[in-house]
Amino acid sequence: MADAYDALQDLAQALAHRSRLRILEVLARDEACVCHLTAVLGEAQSHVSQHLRVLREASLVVDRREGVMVYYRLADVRVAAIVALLKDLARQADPSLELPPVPTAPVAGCPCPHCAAARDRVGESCSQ
Amino acid sequence: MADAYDALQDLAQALAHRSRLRILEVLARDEACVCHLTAVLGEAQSHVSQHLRVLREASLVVDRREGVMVYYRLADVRVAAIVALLKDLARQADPSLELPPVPTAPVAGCPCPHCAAARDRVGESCSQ
DNA sequence: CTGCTATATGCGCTAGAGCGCATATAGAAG
DNA sequence: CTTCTATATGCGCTCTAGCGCATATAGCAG
Repeated sequence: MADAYDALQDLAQALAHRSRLRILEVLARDEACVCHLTAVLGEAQSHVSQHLRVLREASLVVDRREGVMVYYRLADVRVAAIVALLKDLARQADPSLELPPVPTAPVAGCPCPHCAAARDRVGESCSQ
Repeated sequence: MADAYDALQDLAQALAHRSRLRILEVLARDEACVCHLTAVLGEAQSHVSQHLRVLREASLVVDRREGVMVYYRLADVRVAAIVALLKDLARQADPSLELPPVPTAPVAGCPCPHCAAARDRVGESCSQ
């Protein structure tokens, strides 16, 4: 029963959640730490961690520890390709849907270096 | 709440089922009728119909009626591309997984013209 | 050591997806 | 009309994924 189609299904199921799709979209631009993703999604930290676990166990993302913070990035460029294709299809089905607003940076309340640096550049004006 | 990410999620969720992935894999080769898909998957006809409804409502496949039979095909080449990328990722995660056995044709017990023609060619020796 | 922060995990609850099974519709044929 | 076949739909049951919330772990600072 645990054949190759189960592996396929596991991959697809890992993709099949709004928050995880958003996470992958953010990671498609650049790696990010959990606190950054939490701030971008505006969800509970435990949920973000849970979603990241699902993505990690599906080998869609990989993590890298740096001090206290854990940075996640896509495990493969094909993951970004899949998300991009899905966005294509969604946009084609309903062109009125505006997708791209992926906050590049910074995010309010995120203490990670990425955001701090971005905040300095923009001068404390945080998106969201 | 019903923003663009919900559309993305709907697409991904439609993909996130073993049987639906197999259906898409079969349709990536050529269009097929419900009876053909039912025979290939070896599942209850009502389930196949149900899965096709999910795929249809997600605009991943389109149907075409021809007499009593209904033929389904992929709505877009990108659907096949997504499935192919997923297969790539799965194979990379575990190279021992053998994926491709998509029965080209014929399938025992399927009365559709495709299978009948294929059966004639091979001489009644049905796969499965 | 203590405390503080970033991240991960455990657990009960609930909504939804699939399944099994029965039944309905649609088209062809007699 | 009736009948047969291909496909679709309805319904109850169950099982799992996410959620909300509490708590545990890990690394740094003092």
